[in-house]
Amino acid sequence: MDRDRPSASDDPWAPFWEAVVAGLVRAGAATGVALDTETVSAQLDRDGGPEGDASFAMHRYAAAAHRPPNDLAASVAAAVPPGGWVRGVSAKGAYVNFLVDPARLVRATFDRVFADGARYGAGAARTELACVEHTSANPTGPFHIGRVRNAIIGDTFARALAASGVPVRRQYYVDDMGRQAAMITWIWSKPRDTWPVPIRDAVDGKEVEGEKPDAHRGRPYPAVSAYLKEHAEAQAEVAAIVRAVEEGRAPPEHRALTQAILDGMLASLGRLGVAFDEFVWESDFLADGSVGRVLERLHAAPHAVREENGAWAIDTTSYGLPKESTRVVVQRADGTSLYVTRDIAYHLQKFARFARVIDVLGQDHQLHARTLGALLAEIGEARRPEFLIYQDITVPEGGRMSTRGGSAVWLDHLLTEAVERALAEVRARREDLPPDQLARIAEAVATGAVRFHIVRIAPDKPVIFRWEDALSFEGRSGPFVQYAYARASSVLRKAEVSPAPFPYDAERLTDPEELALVRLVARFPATVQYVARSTHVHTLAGYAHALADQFNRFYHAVPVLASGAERPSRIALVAAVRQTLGNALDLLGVPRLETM
RNA sequence: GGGCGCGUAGCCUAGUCUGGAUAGGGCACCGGGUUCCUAACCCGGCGGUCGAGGGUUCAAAUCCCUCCGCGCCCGCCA
Repeated sequence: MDRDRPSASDDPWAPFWEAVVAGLVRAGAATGVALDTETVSAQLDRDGGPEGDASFAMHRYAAAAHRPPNDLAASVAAAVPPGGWVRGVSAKGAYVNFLVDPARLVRATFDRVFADGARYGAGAARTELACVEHTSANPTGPFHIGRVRNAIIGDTFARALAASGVPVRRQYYVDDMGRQAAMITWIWSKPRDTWPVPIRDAVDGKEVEGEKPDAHRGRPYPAVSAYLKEHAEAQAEVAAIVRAVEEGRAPPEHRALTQAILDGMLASLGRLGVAFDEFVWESDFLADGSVGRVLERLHAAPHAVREENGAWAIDTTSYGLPKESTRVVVQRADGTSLYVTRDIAYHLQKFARFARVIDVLGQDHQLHARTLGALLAEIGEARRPEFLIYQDITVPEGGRMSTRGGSAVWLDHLLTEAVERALAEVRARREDLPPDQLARIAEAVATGAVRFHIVRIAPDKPVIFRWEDALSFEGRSGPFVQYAYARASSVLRKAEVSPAPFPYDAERLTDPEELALVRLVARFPATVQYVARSTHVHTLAGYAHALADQFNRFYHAVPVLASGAERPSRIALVAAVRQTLGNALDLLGVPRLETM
């Protein structure tokens, strides 16, 4: 457990925790209570509260000691002499509370922050590569915000994992093998004047000059989908394209069309700071023969069954999958492969390259994830991917976003609205700024608000999309954090001091608001490590808000530039907060703003 | 029907893994704050049977059981 926390050199709090644990163990020996380092370390409450920075509950030791817990707490507290990192020890009820020595924490924190700068919070660099695959939306049209939750959670997690010290590759799995992609190729490979009338009607007059390729190429999709339901001959043409892709003789325009739509989608994600290191095309696993090799291993698997019509399936009864889905078909009667089969090939490739493999998936893929695990076991593969599962974004009327049902909220639309509102806000506040700077700030506020709004909720929780919530720039929001950062930046500009390291006198920082701020700044490295190992990316948003919130309180309560002997130390504090806030914003993918 | 997830004030949410001291925030609402470093802010107030019931425990939002409500999945689709 302790190894999950940053080492002493990274975590400013570490020497305090060690001192408290050691103190408790010694006090246990002196008072006849069996306290060993491991259990004390596990049971110590490090969250901090009104009574101290650490607390230890004595109830569970009362019975063995034949003494009331409050008594026990009092004698244990009395047996821990304050000193060094431990400024004070007290008993309250059945709890032993410990206070940190503020000056030591200030020095440990500031020295770390100023030495590490943009790397403050980052863990020791490791060598084992990790792969985070996320988004991987079908390249058939623009993103709606349901899909964007995957991108934001995945990208934030990848950033946090990288900061924790693990080198990360971010992958997008491009599905160019489905019916959906084939439908796009089918319609666009025809001359426009030969399009079926219902499809042409659905598109005509709706296209705008210079529109993004995902919107342009994806526009006929719903109409095509509807048309195919009633036209068998068209269906056959689409099926022929699917088969051609499977057999490695895809129409020449197929990949180019898919790529064009993907480029449009990625441009929107780029505005949110989401980017990828690698794109993996599904059809490549057929072309390079790896799907064929997977099929050979599946045919020889312990629970392989050959259907009467020639299809191959795996009986997964023994893997504890839900009833009625115990027979997984891995190869069709006509010999072609299925999504899950290709996914095995993809994961074998990942295992060959990466020490850790993390897949970010919507809850609708939960069963697929378990099936994949069972099939990997069937072919004798010991490794498994880790899954970061998130719940869907739904609409207030109920249900998931649907393109055809008209309930989808498009990312590009949301961003347009957000920028418009942000521009109005910033214009009202900053008449002094030139238009291009206003626009730049509005873009940062808008994208920051959208990203924060989605990442702030635990991935496990379903989210109901509401415009007024998504476009809020107040309270627990991205702009709130950006604003605190801009404020800190402004103070430092006016202080006209040279860059880090900033001179300070730890003894000069005594105000409760100042010390609360220091405590939070010191908490950042542990927070980064926690997010990297738990995948709870929303914790990062909570941390950033808490730090910004405390900075605002400090800002209102304590003068910085107009102070006397404390001035240099307070400037150093502001600089430390600005650095930490900035690093947290970077991990969240929320743009930093020096002014707003 | 089975599997997975969720249920915390009018609304949104943290805390649940690893049980611990008056359950933290935000929005909305009410009352204050700008001769002073950015008011996208701050201070105060209002608001909670932590879905229901039972169990374990010195102690339960947290662990166990039963039930209720909501969402998703259960294709030779992806």
